Amino acid sequence: MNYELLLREHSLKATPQRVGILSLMQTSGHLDVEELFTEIKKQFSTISLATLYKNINAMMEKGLLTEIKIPNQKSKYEIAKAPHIHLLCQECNEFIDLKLDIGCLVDEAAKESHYRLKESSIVLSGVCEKCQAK
Amino acid sequence: MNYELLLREHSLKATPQRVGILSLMQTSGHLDVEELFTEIKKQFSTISLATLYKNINAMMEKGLLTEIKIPNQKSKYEIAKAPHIHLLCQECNEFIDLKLDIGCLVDEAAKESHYRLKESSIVLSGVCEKCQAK
DNA sequence: TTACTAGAAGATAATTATTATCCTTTAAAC
DNA sequence: GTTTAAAGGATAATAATTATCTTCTAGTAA
Repeated sequence: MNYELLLREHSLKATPQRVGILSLMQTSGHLDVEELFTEIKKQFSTISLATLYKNINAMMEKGLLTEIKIPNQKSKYEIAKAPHIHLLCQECNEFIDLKLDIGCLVDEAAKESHYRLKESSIVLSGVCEKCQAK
Repeated sequence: MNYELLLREHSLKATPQRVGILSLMQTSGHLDVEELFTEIKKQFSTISLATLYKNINAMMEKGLLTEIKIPNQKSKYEIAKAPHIHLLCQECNEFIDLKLDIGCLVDEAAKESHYRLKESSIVLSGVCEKCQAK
């Protein structure tokens, strides 16, 4: 993935810090601010927390990153992608994406409410397979 | 609704402040901390913000209140009730409950992931009927 | 390539949100 | 009524986020 290009396409300067943040998000999937700061400091030891916040916000405004708000957890961030849902294991805190067609749910909700629906934020919580085995 | 009884049943002392918070939540539906503080001060002019926070947390621990985390908004609270989904109008900020059977979504997710699912947090955002008409 | 400029980085202060502490008061049980 | 654990209120402390300001650099165009 060419993050320099991606950033420029979204009218953001392609700084090394931003590229680092994006590639971290790509490999790690879901990180909160603190985790992201810990990781990014390994590449840019002098990076400021303010820079991290500013970049997260800038990239969210441009639609490159998405914030995921999770019950009883800190917000996590992910690279924006096609709509999907999230699963959280309440025991080991595993947090995964699940591609699932939510069209029927959204249609039903739109029909009942007469809302024109555009975005969805779905987090289901429970116990993952491994933790069930314990 | 007898909030004194409800509180005692959940091993919480039935203080006037708590009863006030619950009845406010009942009438208003969804409030954030700031809104709740503004409202509750009309009944208890000297109530401390710390008291409000402590009570919200105590009532959440006992399962009387639920926190709803919403993209791009402050968390709101509601009286705990049967699972349902939330709709947010991105224009007028209307925020409503919708009773909708999500069993099939949850079943599907459980089947795909092998999670044993227990909780759901679903917020759909878009434009309400009134704002569409504008 | 060099020079220019808007925007970004980094350091830090300021603000906001939330929690902890401590002392006083009160709900609930006897 | 008395007793006591728990709650209220005031405030301090902490955590999370944003604002400010100066220096630096990516991107642009001569």
